[in-house]
Amino acid sequence: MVKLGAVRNLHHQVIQELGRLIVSGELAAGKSLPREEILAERMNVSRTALREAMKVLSAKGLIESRQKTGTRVRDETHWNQLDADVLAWRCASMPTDSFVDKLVEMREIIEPAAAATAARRRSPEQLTALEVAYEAMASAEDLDAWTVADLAFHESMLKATNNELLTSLFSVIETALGTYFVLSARNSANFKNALPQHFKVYEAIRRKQPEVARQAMIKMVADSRSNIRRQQSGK
Amino acid sequence: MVKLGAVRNLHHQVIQELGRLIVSGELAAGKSLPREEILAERMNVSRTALREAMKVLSAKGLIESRQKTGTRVRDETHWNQLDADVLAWRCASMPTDSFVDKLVEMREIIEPAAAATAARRRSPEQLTALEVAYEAMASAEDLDAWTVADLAFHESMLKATNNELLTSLFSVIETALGTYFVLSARNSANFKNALPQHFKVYEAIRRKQPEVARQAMIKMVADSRSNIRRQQSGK
DNA sequence: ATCGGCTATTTGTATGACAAATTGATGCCG
DNA sequence: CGGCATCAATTTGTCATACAAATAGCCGAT
Repeated sequence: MVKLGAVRNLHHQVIQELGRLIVSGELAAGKSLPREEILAERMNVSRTALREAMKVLSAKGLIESRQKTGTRVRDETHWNQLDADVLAWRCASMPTDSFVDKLVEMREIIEPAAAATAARRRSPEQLTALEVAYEAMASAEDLDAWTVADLAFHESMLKATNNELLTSLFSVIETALGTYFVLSARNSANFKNALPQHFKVYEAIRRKQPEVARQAMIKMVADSRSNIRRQQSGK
Repeated sequence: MVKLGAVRNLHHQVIQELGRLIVSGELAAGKSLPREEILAERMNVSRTALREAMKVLSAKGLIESRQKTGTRVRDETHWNQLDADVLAWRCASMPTDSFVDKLVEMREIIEPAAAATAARRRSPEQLTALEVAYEAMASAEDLDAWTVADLAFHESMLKATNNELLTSLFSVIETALGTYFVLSARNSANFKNALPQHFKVYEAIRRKQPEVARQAMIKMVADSRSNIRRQQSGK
């Protein structure tokens, strides 16, 4: 089966394929994988390429290899849940409601705090980046352009905190927004509904008003949560 | 925590060695690594083992390989800053004050929210785990025992949120506490100073009082921040 | 029944060969 | 002289094979 988008190289393909299988639960936790020679043959790659992929999956906490025993799928508690790939794999199949809730919960914790911190510490350049993203949202003419600009806005905000640990959480925010774009009922008429809220956040960060920024962001996430809820119950 | 000194296997060693070199800055960003054949020889491993290690470092965002061009160290903004290994490597050399500040900032954002969420959603079993950890802290007779129990307390709290994304942030909390243990001036007389604060958090989670738990945790982290500050300025 | 060593199995490592990509040079042509 | 296509050299990507190291489980001795 050919993946969408460019196929970088073989071991990357293997990573994606095995990763998806494991995270989706098709390869249950605790279960042993076939031994490398067999698995390699079954996937039509050399043992070398397979192993390079397995080392990466191992680093993500998905599997565990030991001599003589073989390779087993590890329990979910050991997965690097914040890894961008793992998040993507969890969303590959239609994400469960409970996972969406957890993503929103992460936004509720991270983004208001990030907005406040950004308001305190943003540099002029970082403010400009935020402004550019906002303008792109304002002038977006279709849903795709909006989506790209929206992601850029939230990433710029995280970067403006000047805390790279916080910035690395963008993978979570990105995934959360991604599922939101899929789930929320939006069309050409209303996809810009959230624009005023973004302006308030931007404005508070511009004026260096941490608490205003926090409150504005709390409201933005709360609204997006209620939108999702409406969608979930209606489904 | 990874066994200190224990050599699991070759590629693991290579991962650690190269990872440390890159994160510490000894291998500057943008710089090209020697080509695989040379680098493998220089590290006394086969190209196979080296490549398995490089795939992992690549997955952590530290390096990037392309045919003909070779392998280059990526910019810090691309690193998986939340990866346990990357965090450990950043602390391997004496962590800078600014990094310690960022770690504390992460605690300030994550832990109060986690305490509140845990108070809302903890199961009886999760509460028991928290209680066990607290009792271990209370009965700790030396600094080592306290350290282990303290980590267990914070991990149990994160698990009690029933949000695995939040739980995965334990790698950050663990690193933050680790640097705190190193930095703060504690000895056999005062290492239990924080016990009452932990009790308040535990008690609030037991009674399912989210806001009380949040406030207690805010205070705990604030105190630990001021302890660190005192240490930093005195140094 | 317990202990200790043996063996079979599986991952770990090494080596050598070739494929694929792509940069930079080379040389042709306008 | 400049622009373009072509080609060669270099580096990572992939494959195949062989052997080393670890160890779970068996087997035999006590």
